[in-house]
Amino acid sequence: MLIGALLRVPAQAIHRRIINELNAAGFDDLRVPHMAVLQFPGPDGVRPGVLAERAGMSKQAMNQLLRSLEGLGYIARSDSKDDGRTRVVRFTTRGRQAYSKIADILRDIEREWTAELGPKRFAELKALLVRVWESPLPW
Amino acid sequence: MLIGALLRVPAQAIHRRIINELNAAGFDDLRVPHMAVLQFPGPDGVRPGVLAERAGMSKQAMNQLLRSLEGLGYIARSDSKDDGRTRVVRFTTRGRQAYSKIADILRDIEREWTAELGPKRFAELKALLVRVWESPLPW
DNA sequence: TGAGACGGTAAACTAAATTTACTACAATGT
DNA sequence: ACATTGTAGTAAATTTAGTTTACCGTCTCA
Repeated sequence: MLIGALLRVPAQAIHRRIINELNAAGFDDLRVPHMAVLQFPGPDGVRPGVLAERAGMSKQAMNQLLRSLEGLGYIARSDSKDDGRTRVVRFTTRGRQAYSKIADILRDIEREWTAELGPKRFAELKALLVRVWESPLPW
Repeated sequence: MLIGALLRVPAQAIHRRIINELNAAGFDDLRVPHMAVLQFPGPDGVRPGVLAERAGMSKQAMNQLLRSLEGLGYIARSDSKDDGRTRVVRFTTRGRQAYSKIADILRDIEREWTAELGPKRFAELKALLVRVWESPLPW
């Protein structure tokens, strides 16, 4: 089994579960593409262009998502003070609630994995993934 | 750092790298959506409906991808012998080459991660991910 | 042997992305 | 000071990708 599938399959499963539980928790106007915005570390205080780069999509595509999320009342785009070109994305209360719900779901998942692997092995798994994260590998 | 991002970010990076290197290696007519078909464990000998379920998409969407890949010469769809309803996807030579190239790229990535983490820790990481894979967790 | 289920396919529609093009502002250089 | 170049964001038009709806042929089993 190669590392690609080993990472992809659980990552996808987590992604779907987040969307489902978010919808079930009353945030039922959030769709799959919106997740590109809500992904860690979240859009609060960040400029649209940076969000686009993080999500690996064009600024225009990100802008459509932001407009949609703004219309749904999850975020607001405000002008920046010091630089007239830039704007900053801010969570509304509802947006913050949704983001916080995602963290809840992820903590549930972590609890389940801990129960399955045992606390020590789960900690080890996370530690290794953090090492990869912090390494200078090409990504 | 929660498990969602720790899995998602490297998985996405690997995905992009596979597409880029595949394109650079001469398979430049393969696009992002085609990857849903080429994902482990590959489509060879598998029915369209099963591939759709694996990829988490409708049978119709999968069918469009298969038609596209058939037009590009990567796969063929042949009638099944025993069941007149079913068809089976088969790699062409070119398809097998592409699939094998993906495995090459993944092995390169594994080598890099091994160099970064050390062979022991990389083996440990994979072993833990396999444990998650084989566990009865809801995914 | 006929009703219903299954597997696959296609057309039409919807959703979501990119391409192209533009505006506003900032930074730089002369 | 002002023209030039670059940056950030946005929007319209287009392309791409996916779902919904509908259908046909084949299998199963009562």
